[in-house]
Amino acid sequence: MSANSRLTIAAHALAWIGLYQRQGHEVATSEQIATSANTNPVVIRRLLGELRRAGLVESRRGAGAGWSLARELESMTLLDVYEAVEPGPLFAMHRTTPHQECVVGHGIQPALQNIYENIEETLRHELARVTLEKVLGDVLAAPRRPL
Amino acid sequence: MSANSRLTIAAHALAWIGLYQRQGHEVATSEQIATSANTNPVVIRRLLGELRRAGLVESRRGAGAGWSLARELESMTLLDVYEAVEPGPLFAMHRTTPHQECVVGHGIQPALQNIYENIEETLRHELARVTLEKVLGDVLAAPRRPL
DNA sequence: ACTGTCGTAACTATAATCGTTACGACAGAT
DNA sequence: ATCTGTCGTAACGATTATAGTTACGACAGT
Repeated sequence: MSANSRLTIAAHALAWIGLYQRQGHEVATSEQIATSANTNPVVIRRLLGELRRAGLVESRRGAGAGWSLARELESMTLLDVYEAVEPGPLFAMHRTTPHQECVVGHGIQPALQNIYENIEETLRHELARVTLEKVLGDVLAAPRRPL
Repeated sequence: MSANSRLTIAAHALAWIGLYQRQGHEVATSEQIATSANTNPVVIRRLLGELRRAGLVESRRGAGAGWSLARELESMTLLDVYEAVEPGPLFAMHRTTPHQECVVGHGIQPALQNIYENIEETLRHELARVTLEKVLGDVLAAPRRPL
């Protein structure tokens, strides 16, 4: 699949900010998060920008600038993140219009559209069941390497 | 999303072959299917090749060559097709390993892996509920254009 | 004014998918 | 035995999405 890691990186960033704030800090910088995720700060800023538009995080500019959560991790789900960072539908239709004079070419798109919508709805439901609070909890529950 | 249309085209091809066989024909050619799907015959042959490896269709070579169903449409589900034509996981991990000295960087992958597996399992379950027989039925049920 | 960070544009790199051309392999028909 | 139509598959280019990188102005607190 066109496996993209946008959801993964976005969840990583949110968990990082959440934990950092619990440790008493006000804001997290894109550079700190990028170091943890092993990527470029601009990639983080771009993704967090989309999360900001969705109302999940806030940003502060100027000196002492950075990112903070706009809501509790409890109230955020993977569905919120998914909708914020994944634009298109899960499955695409034909890139070109099928042959409308053919019975199958004519009926295939409405048929699949309907089926795909139901499947996506189930996917959304599953994503909505996972809060970012749970993600952070699972992260912290991961076994630590032995010394 | 990296919306790809492989599942759509594969379902289109199977529905087309199924209907064609019900009309009394032995085999369907990649060119006929490509005309209906408005794409290139090689694209169809490539996809059907993957469906053949999955045991969903058979191909005949030589004169009078073409494709036929290996099983009834009743016994095929979108999950069979999905597994045949979609290689990777639904959501990808980081492209580079996150910073293991960071608590979040260390725990994020096992946490998400587990969560993603559950979600994919639900998706598979939904895909398995839709037979290709139902797809063809929905296709034929699509409203015809008025004359 | 100085500083650190955001916000964003611009460009390149990488990869997946798709479209296209080409050609050998195959098997039935003549 | 040759002819014919189609598969099987390699090779290449086009398109698109994502990611990485550089650069620089905007901003706000010190």
